[in-house]
Amino acid sequence: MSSIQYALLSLLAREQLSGYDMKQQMNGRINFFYKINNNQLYPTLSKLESEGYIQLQSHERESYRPAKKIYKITEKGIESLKAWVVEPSEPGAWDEFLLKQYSSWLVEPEVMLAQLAERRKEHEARLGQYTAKVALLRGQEERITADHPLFSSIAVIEMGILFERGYIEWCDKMIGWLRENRI
Amino acid sequence: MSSIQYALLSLLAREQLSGYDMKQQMNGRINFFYKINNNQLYPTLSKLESEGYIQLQSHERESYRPAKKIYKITEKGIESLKAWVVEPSEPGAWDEFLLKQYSSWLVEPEVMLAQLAERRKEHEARLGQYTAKVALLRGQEERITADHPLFSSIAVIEMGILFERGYIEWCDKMIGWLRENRI
DNA sequence: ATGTGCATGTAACTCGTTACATGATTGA
DNA sequence: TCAATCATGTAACGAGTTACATGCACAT
Repeated sequence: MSSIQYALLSLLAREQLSGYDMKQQMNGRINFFYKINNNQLYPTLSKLESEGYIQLQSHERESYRPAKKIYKITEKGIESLKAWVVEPSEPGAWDEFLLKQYSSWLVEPEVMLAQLAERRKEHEARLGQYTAKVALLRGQEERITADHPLFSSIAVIEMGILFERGYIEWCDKMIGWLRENRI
Repeated sequence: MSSIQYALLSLLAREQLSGYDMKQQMNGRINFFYKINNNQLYPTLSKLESEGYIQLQSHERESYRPAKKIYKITEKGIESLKAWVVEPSEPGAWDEFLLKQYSSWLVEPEVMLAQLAERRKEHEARLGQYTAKVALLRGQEERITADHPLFSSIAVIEMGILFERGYIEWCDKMIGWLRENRI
């Protein structure tokens, strides 16, 4: 199963929406980070409905337009979303991780805390690897100018380092918020 | 054109390699961040060769194994890589951006500096939007507990904020390195 | 007249993934 | 003996993108 279905469920877990509404929310940045197109959207909605994860709530026909089909998440839908949120996504699957966080309010805080601790450890490890790698590369030449391949190699890893630091910082913040039960 | 071809060119711009070597470098994390599989690799190499971006350097047959085909980048290949590096990638195309940075050593520092200044501005703007969005969401409820959808909405955007800050910090570092012509 | 928004959906395509195939060598 | 490594490559599938189709309302 790909993430798109869960992206849709994560929206419906918050409010009832039509396919069109979901697309608006997703493609209008800031609100959401996952993009979707019609060809994934409508077949996926049909599939989710036929499998009982969502159900048609109303069918508002406004004279001229195609009837607006408002969907609602089912109990089964919520359960499958919760199960997906807690199963670990593999390293590098950034979008998927964010998407899971977006539905983390459905999951018990203790479970999320355990997850976060593990994630934090992983990223701490990666940070260590990157730092070591940079040290290694820097040691190869005494002066590395901008036209040298090593310049770019190091620059890219330095980005990775900043990225990992941000990730770890976020884990710490999140752990604090969960402990205090407020954000 | 997809990024894979450029990923291969970016490796060959540094050293001569066989398809197998490229795959090793790419899939062995830390060294590289882009993954590739055989079905993309070998046809892409053939295509790059037939179009004159790379050329076969040697064909070492080690008795029993299939002959190891070592490729070399051509002048045309380097030129197309350089052109690709300086054309702006769209926001959110994170992998592509990193990949371009990986070949930035081929490009004149002044051009890179101009690029970086623009990128920095974009991310500064995004940071502002996220900050505003968080303030807006926080204002909606006086106390937001961990089981409330807003908890997750805010947490996700807070991640975006840390991410953008990291990006801006990296731009500043990079600008400094380019100005001093050393890293 | 022309374009944009609402609201559904389909067709055709490209991109990427998983799995398979060959075949000798080396290490457990 | 069984799996892993080296080194090339293909087949079949699934995911994702771009473009199209309908059709009325409303603003420029």
